[in-house]
Amino acid sequence: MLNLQLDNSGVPIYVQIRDQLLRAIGSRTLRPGEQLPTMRELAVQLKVDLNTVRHAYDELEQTGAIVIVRARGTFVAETPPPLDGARQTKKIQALSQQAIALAVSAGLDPAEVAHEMLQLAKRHGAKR
Amino acid sequence: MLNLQLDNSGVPIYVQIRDQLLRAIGSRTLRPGEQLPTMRELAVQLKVDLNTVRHAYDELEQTGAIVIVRARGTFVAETPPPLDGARQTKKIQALSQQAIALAVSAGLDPAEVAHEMLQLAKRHGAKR
DNA sequence: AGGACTGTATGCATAGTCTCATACAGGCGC
DNA sequence: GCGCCTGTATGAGACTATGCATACAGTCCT
Repeated sequence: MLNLQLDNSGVPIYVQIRDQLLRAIGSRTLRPGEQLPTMRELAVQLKVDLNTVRHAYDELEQTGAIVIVRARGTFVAETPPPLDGARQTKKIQALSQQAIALAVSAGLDPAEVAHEMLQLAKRHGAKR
Repeated sequence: MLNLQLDNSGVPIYVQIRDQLLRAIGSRTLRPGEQLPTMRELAVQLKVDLNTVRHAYDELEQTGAIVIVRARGTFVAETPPPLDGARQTKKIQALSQQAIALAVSAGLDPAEVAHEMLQLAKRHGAKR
């Protein structure tokens, strides 16, 4: 079951949903033809309004990433637009720098934070 | 001269400014004590309202990343003094979890982000 | 003192986001 | 047909983001 995460970073909810689904599709966690969660399902799961989810799905359809079929559901498009790996590494670097800035401004050693993250990440991964 | 880039991805402008500055600080493109562009400067450069830049700067100050001095300018915060043991580990854990949440919500592998952080952290140490 | 620069603060208008509530409409299986 | 699932649609209300204009206030330099 697709596990999306929302935060209150100031980024609109529908943008977070849209971008996370895009990545799930790009990384083939969601495969072409596969059915996405129902708008209502996702709305309930994320404790968010149905229209907000719809907004995200609408934009995904406009870019051709998914296909929305009335009364049947939504599905990953057969030929989804590619998401390149270069962008992925860029994101990783960007997020790392952001985390380091947070650590430094909190008076912490970034390396220690990174180590702690690795520990937590292991447990995180072990659950699957 | 700091070169920020805005897009119309749906992410609020002030969030884009805030996060890009945070990354510039994290990557030491902006160094502790260094002056940031004037709010007006940045507003003109980005063709954006003064209040929008202010919004970004305000949030950066609240998190302690920068210091705003009335009538003088804004500066990257000096690294605050490290805290004592117990409190520090707690902070580290909290920040780690936050960073992991950010990574996951960005569709990234937390372990990869942690590794990247270690690399960057090494370079930081080398500069001192 | 005066000018030029800084951040701080308003008010107004417009557009976007989000929630809540309530419906309508099409497909599928019994 | 009927019920249940799907997406589609609308309107009200609250809140936020943004731009534009205009000011105020503190600091620094000459």
